[in-house]
Amino acid sequence: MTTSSSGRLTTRVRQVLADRISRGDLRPGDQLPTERELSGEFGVSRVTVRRALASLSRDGLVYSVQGRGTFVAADRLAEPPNTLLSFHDLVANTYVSVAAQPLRVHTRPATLDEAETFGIAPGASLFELDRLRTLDDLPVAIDSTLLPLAIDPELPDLDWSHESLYARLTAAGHTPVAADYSVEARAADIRVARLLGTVPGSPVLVAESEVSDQSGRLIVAGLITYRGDRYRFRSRLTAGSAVPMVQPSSGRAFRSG
Amino acid sequence: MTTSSSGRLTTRVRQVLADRISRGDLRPGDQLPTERELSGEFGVSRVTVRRALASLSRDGLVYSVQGRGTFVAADRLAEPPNTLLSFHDLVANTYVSVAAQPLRVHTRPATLDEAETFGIAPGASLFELDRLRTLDDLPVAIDSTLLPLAIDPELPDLDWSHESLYARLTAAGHTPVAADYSVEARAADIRVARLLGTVPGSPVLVAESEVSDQSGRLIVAGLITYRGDRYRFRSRLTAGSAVPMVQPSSGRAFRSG
DNA sequence: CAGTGGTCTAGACCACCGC
DNA sequence: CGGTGGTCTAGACCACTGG
Repeated sequence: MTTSSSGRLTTRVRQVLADRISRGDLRPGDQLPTERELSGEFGVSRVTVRRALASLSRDGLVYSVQGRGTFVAADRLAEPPNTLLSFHDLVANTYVSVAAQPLRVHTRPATLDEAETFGIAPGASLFELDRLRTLDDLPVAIDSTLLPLAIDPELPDLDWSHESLYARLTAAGHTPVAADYSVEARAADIRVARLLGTVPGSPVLVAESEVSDQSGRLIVAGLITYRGDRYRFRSRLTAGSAVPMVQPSSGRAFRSG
Repeated sequence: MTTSSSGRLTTRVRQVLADRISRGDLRPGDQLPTERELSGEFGVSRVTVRRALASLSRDGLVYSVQGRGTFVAADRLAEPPNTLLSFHDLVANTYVSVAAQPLRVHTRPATLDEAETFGIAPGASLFELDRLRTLDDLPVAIDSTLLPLAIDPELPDLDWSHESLYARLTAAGHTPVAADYSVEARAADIRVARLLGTVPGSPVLVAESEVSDQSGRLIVAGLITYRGDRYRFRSRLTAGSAVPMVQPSSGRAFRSG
């Protein structure tokens, strides 16, 4: 996996420093002890200290300047980065009631394009799931999801008003680790307007996602249509880490409806 | 030791491996040589090899499994990650003509909220820049930007039909490194519709951004209104890297118009 | 069991900063 | 100049995988 943070000593050093920052012992702009000092204080090697600092730097809590030192960043950078969350996790702590009303739950054979996209045989079974998402009983989004049935053959038999797709995927050994997301503004058509409780022509946010597991395999394609006045998409962009690879990237958009 | 001018060793190793992948010597699913083999092949320590592999892993070109080995990821994960680009850079290679028509270029004192947001004194000068963005002479977006004049006092004197704001910021020692982005769907009002050449009520994508430099200081706040049918926002989400910090994050939205 | 990646150490030299 | 972070080394042990 990535270098993120596992490993006891590095994690511990990171934790202690993060605590000092969040408790205010270290304030934005303050200089941290030098790497060699921290090395002595924690009784670990300098390499370990550097791993902890690198982790904090990636998350924007600190930044280093060669020849000067390491400093606490302004808290603006300390907000959570881009995170891939299920719809449920995204809103679970914010709203009183999160519910899903299944609109369509069925299985059908994959088209040629879909087979190529998912890396499965043409005609292999795809599971298709459409749900109406509500928060506090207000309709917020229409969630349409498509994935190979082989990933978890029991999917069609579950109660989709309560089941979490991401939890099922993880349990099946396919942990969602990355998603390519695109959003655009459209006008609601009659069906969408009726489901979302608004009028045709009103603005909706259409988000298309392609979710991959750790091996890079595409496991879920989704199309979510949000009521424009009830959802806002947030993201954190970072300056490119100088990736000198040029990739054709084979643009494919197999679900434009 | 090192043959001819050595770039960093880690970079060199990364580069060679990335080349093998992009040239097809190593294909998705293939196992890379072990870290110890690579260490010998390149004549560098295993730690250095691991840094190179970690870098490739962060960019999604490879992934490692403890006890098994390191493998080339499916190319889906090899697409460019979330990147912070100026509008100009974003589209420069795609369209024939990229142009900006200044709508408003002026300086005004900061309100109390704005002063707090930017970390400047109330009443300090803010530079405000509104531009109409066109691609191949078609209006695509209205770009409204706000930043402290102190960052570059020459800003008001420049020719904003050709000048690049990001380039100026970088030259002034404030490199944009991260941005918090939010997008939502709205209906165009009369002014927006007229500028974008559409009708009132048609869907537009409104993107709010807050850009920070390396020290975490907020340097630019932007509000871009795109024609819904001429823009799509793309992002790449990744599974949370376990950031155990909880931050109040003082939600402030000082420009909701 | 042997082989893999994951973590860690103690020490070295380099590049850069500010005095 | 002395002190900082940036890079690198050679070797060690651990945790996990697979036959």
